[in-house]
Amino acid sequence: MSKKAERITPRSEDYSRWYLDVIRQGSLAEPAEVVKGCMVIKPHGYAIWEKIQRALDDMFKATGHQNAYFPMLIPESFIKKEAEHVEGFSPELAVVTHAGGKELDEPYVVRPTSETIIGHFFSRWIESYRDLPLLINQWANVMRWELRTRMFLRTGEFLWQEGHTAHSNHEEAKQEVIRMLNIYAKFAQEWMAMPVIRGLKTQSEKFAGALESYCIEAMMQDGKALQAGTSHDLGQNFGKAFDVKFQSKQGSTEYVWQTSWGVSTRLIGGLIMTHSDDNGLVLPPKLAPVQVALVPIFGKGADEGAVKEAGEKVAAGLREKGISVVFDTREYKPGFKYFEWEQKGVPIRLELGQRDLDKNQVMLKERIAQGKEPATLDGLADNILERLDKMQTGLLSAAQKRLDDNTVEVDSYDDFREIFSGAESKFVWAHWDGTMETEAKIKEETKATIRCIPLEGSKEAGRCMVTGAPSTQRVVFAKSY
RNA sequence: CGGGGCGUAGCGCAGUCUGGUUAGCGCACUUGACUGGGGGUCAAGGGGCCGAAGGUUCGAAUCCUUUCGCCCCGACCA
Repeated sequence: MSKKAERITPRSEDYSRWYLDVIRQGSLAEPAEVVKGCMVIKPHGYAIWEKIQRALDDMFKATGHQNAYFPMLIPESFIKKEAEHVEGFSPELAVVTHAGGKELDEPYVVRPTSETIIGHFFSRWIESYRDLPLLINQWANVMRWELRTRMFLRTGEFLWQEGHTAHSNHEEAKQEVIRMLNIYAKFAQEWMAMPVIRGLKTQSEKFAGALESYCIEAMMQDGKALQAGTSHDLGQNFGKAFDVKFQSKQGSTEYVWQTSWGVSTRLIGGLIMTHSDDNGLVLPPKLAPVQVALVPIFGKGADEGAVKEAGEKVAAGLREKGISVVFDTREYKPGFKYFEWEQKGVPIRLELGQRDLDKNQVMLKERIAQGKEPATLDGLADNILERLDKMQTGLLSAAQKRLDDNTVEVDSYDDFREIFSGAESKFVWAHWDGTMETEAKIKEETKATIRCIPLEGSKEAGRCMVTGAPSTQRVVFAKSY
């Protein structure tokens, strides 16, 4: 029995345990313990977040958004200004009541999201239609005192990006909502290799204070859904609550139309649960902080200096082509390093020893391939770039296949209940009558929720599987995280 | 808040039921030698307020009371 078998729990037995093991062994994060419900993101985990940040930030900038920063503490009265918002967030607020050695006149809440304080400043920044649209993004931490937390998926404090925009008319705001939703979907597919369903949240699942919330939903390896990103049409709700007005071309005074949209460190959880296997983390090359781990082999008959020198040269050659390489010269045995890099999800491992030097080659092992093979040093970088590219698309198609294989259309509620009777989950496309009562009944009886009213797929009409009332299109049900 | 686990070395745990040498094991760590192509071997070391506070006792990791915290499963949510 190998050590790895002792350490990693097969996902079939206990998915949750497997997930935590991958995080721990991949050295991504650990529970903060001393801070309830929070986690410490370790360097390797944070490096993945930085890759995500950079990619998204480029996309935001390319669509005309600017980064800004707003305070972490929000006057309690701000939160109370929008009725639905306060109702939705009150239960999970952390509140600062004392500072400077005395009780504060008005408590501050630690931001759970920044619509309110940004609304306050928008009202000062916006005066004319010429100031619109105002397209702002903030990279920040937020805090929500959740009842139950899970590493990366739901932590007391988490890192995210929240976009906040103001527009002169509803139509333009709606376009922004969909534009950003599409950017999220594109990022999920092209960078994370994680296919998603875009859709509209039901009224009971929407953001507190929004008119409508859109989302991208991804399927994890156990068939459960993960809400991976959201984009909200806030209408004039916050505009009215914070008096964000502008003078139109015609001279009238109007409230702005706002949007907000965000993705969080939850994406890392999604990444883990989408691709990883029983050997640990698997990262899509585009988001892997280390794309190539080069392991030198020093042994009997090896000229250590020559191997080191050759290794440096190989690493430099790859870096020149934009490949991120770690030349791992630490004083550990090669086998130890192999396992470590594998658990950290490094896409490609190279081994370089005297034998290889003699043959002008390295040994190459892909993270998800079986064996290893020799690769000549001539044109190595191009070889690797091609492989990384292939791995990226390979991961996406594997995830897409899993999504397709676990997606079904269902017309009878009996069949529906059967699917969700055990611990398993699938994406079930079924007709629903559009009422909150039916939605609640289904959730109560099966634990499955409406993930979204999908934008994709056919829009054929039908009859609700529960009540038989008419339905204009199928909606997506699943158990979720 | 309900249900279930658990706090003993950096990590993972045994010991607790049935109190009794100097509190133990694996991994990790340090030093040295041999090693080195899939988690090395041998030898020698370092590291503990047994979660906290009270109590019972000649004697407490162990029994009693109180308390703090963590993890997992539900209800709430990105």
